Amino acid sequence: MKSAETIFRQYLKEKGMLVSRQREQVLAAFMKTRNHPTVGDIYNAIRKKNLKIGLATVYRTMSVICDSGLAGEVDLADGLRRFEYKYRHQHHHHLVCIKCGRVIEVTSSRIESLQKKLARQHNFTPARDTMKIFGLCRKCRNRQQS
Amino acid sequence: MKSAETIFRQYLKEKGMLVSRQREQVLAAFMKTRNHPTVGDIYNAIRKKNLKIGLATVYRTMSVICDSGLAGEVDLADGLRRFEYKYRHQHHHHLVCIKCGRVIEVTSSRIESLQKKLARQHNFTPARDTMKIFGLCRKCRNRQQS
DNA sequence: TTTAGTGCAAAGGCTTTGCAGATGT
DNA sequence: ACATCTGCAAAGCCTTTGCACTAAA
Repeated sequence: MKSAETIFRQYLKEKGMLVSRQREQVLAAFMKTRNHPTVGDIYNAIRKKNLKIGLATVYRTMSVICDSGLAGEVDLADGLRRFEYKYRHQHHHHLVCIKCGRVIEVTSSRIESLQKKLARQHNFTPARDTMKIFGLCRKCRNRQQS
Repeated sequence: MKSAETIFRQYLKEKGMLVSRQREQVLAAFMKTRNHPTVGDIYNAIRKKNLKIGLATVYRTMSVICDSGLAGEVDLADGLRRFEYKYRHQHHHHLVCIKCGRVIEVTSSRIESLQKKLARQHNFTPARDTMKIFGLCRKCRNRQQS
């Protein structure tokens, strides 16, 4: 199976876009990041390695990576542009800890089918959906009790 | 049953806050607005009536109305602060048309209970949740076919 | 009167854009 | 070589804040 890097290069070629050092670094940094990085997270990760890059480039490149299908935007209700890995990654929902920010990914085919049913009942053609539960993760709940 | 206006006035009194012309106008405008207005929507609605108000006041007042429990913030994934009526209004989810912006509110107790179950399975204590399905409403789907 | 609220404009925070210089092919 | 990309700084947007003035109670 093709690596994300290969897919990305192919995508760039197809679109007549160049494979630049920066684009490869942004993809690499994004793939190494746990959870749901912001543009700033990725920018800082690259900078920490003393690699020179501009913030605008990271913004632009993340858009390209999203267009390529390797990443998708996630909204964690903090007003920041966040991303998640999408390649070979099944559709899922998020449990977001409002204390520590930890995000747990969950899947539920039963919820999926109920969503489809709801849409059908309202003559609505679904394209994408998002479900998030905000609350406290186990660690933060325990910490709060003590 | 108490009107929202009464609730709001009581809330202000309780908190030692004043009942100003602006606060009453913002509440009135918010309650008259269909769907999920932004601060700008409410500001414009008031301005159209030739009532003088500052944008900052609308921002501040909507925060107060949210604190009072009469309104809640909704995130429709467009980066704007949007609100919805919460008083005597049951928990629901949204079908958002990506063409015309129309929002259909739906409820599903089955989804609610699946959400609770998911949280329990992950040792997560839920506080609030949101589910949105983005797609095309009936009108926009038909319009697109023609 | 006295304390809280308002309006304006300035400041903030994140994101996008314009453009000259740098770079991939 | 030549078109695309990058970096910087400026501009854009929405939202929040500081402060002198105004208005509730």
